[in-house]
Amino acid sequence: MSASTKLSSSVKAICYLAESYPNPKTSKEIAENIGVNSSKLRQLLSMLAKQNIVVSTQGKTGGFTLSKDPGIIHLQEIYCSIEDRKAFHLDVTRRKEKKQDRIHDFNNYFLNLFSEVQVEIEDMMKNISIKSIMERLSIKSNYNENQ
Amino acid sequence: MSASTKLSSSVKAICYLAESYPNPKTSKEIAENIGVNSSKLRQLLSMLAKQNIVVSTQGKTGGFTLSKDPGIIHLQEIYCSIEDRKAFHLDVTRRKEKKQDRIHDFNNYFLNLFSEVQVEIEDMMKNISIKSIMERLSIKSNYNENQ
DNA sequence: TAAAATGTTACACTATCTGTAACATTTAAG
DNA sequence: CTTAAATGTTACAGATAGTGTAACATTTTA
Repeated sequence: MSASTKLSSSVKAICYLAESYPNPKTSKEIAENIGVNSSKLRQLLSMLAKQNIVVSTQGKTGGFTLSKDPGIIHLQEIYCSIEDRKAFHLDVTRRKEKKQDRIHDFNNYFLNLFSEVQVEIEDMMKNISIKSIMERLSIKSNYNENQ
Repeated sequence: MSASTKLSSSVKAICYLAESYPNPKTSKEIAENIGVNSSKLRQLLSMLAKQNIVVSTQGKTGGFTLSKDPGIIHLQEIYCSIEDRKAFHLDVTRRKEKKQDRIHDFNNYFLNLFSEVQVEIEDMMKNISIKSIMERLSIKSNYNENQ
């Protein structure tokens, strides 16, 4: 699953849970509503549960419920929950030897550049809340009214 | 070829041409110097030639030469030369009907978001010149001294 | 104890990426 | 004018990654 697909699927699911709060919804219900496979969706929701964005309950009457105010859930938080990159722990060990491998210097340069880009993207995502997305798409949240 | 690989290979080649200016270099020479396949490199250089960043001459004594000041060549310019995306001509045709396809609204939202991210990345790249990269990596340019 | 949910793994299918080769075209030198 | 050597372009097999689905263990309520 590509990062963008994971992110958009997660957001769709979270918005659906905010809308149907406080009723728990099964992965099957959510999957049908947002048009993705329920098994893949469970993988995402499982990770979101570990970061306390949603709560999952197993068993016969189980399902998923939103456990955080849509106003304070941001895209970057979701992204980090579902994407297991090493959070910019890039290999930037300075090599003292200045030998003939310019190619290595280039690669280091681009690794640094791409990590800066990554930081920039995450900064953008920090400024986008689930609430703002729901307002933009005219989806009513039932979270605040019911907590 | 991924976008990042194409970009870094192009930059390596251009730096090499700036360093060895005004001598034309064959794709084989450049490829060996920067560690990529000469055929793939010709594809990149061919596109850079169409944007007048390098000049290619065919024939027995042919090769590639830099044709633009490293100080005014920016990463975004290179990126656009080798990446044939439609430059943000995304399908943002506003649909008047507001029918039940919320999924479509979500997808439109993310298309817009990702294109904003793309713009942000390109803005970063506009601020990085080949000259600055060469200085950072201690590679001496022979372009200005010889034009 | 059984039913129904999550949690996790596996897998075939597809698509994309990667490296390489092949060959047509162009052009300068002999 | 012929040949050698370069670019320009296309094609392709192998490797890698993405996609959709299924299967099954685990958990928990009725």
